[in-house]
Amino acid sequence: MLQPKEQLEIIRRGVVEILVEDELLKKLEHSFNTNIPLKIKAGFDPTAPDIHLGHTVLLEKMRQFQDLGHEVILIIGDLTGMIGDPTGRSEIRKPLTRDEVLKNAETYKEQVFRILNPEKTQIRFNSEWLEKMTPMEIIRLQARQTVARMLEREDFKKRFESHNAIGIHEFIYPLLQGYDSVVLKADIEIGGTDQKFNLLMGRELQQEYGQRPQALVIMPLLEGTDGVKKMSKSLGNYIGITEKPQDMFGKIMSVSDELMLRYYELLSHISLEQLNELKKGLKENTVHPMETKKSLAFEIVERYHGREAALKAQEEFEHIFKDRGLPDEIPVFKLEAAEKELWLPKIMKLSGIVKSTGEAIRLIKQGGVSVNNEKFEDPDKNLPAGEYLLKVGKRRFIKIIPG
RNA sequence: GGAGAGGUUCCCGAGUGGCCAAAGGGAGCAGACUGUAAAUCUGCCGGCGAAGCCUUCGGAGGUUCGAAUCCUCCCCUCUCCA
Repeated sequence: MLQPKEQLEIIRRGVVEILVEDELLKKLEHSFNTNIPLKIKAGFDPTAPDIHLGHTVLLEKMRQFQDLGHEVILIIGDLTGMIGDPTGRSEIRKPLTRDEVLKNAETYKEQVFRILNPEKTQIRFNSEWLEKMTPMEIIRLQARQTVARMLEREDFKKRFESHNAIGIHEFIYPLLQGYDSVVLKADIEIGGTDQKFNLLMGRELQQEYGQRPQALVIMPLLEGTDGVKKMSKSLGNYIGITEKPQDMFGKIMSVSDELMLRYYELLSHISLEQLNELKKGLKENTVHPMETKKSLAFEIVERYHGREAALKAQEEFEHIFKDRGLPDEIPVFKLEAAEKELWLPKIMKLSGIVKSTGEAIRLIKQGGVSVNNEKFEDPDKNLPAGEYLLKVGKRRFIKIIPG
């Protein structure tokens, strides 16, 4: 086991904030002296079992803890998930069935263990203890915090001031999440900056219940592919770790140069020194941004799909964008009705490559559609029945064959 | 319980009887530019084989030749008072 101070160095990398660092060091020292691993807690929402690169920022940090000899407890917030971390939508979500929860959990495991070490990971559902709480216990828990304290939370404060609805149950969310820490006697909780309030609640509640408060390791939120908003599935700016290698590669390549550096910082395994060199090289124009981005895309695709797939993805990317070629696999659409004339917008809609004929017409008029590598510009012109290769925009391809 | 404000297209937000498929912004998509991009510029941005028709402005009815706009009831949110 590494010396506590060396451990701290590793832990510090990439974090936004550690609360409270002295306490964390003490915990590390205690663990070092007694040979008892620390319990690292992190929570995940049960409704979105598709892990994307944003989640992996946390997971990679957890992995570091595991490598340092500590133990990770992954909480699947199946009960808190019914509330939903307050973000303005104030409905109570439908409870997931037992089966759904278990199914999601399986998916989680499968994905999470691409990063975490299964032997040092516990997966727990918080319904396990939260469901057993009696009304009285819940009331007592609530009595430990005040409305004023709750309104300190950024999200609540904003909504309160701008006269938007705040459901009372939303106040319960941070309390329950904090209570998880009490039940588990967590030593450390890892979370994103958006979780700071909730994580602090865990500290406060642990103290209330006479425990040593957890230290907090707060990680930055990874920006999504748009470079502004945090990566999330609902915003559609995410890169999922189970996405096809080609898609993953393409998405990473389409990120801005600025964001690329951010991704390097938070996702790449290259050392800090290497990273600084990269930055310097980019500034002095001795390093090509596109090549740098390719390396990043390669590293990440390789991590989740292996070296071979990464090589292939890169090849295909270069082929499509540099040589303006075609991908290896083009989806095929079989036409059901064997008509003599084909109206392209209709076909495009039927094949699902666009949502409506209106959209297709628009794209054609704008010069965004090509048939057999030739620009197709008249939406009213029909094609004789036959086999065609359609290209829509830069990266959408489909092959039409008569059925 | 009382008084008032408000719910508009993916999001924010204008619109108070026809000129409204609804300003403006954002997101998105396409084109140009490039180093894959980003930024910028341009165009598009409910659906329909379409100069016409159909479905949209919290919900249900009604007034009117005509309703996002007026009336009635209902649902939801916010503010103040109790």
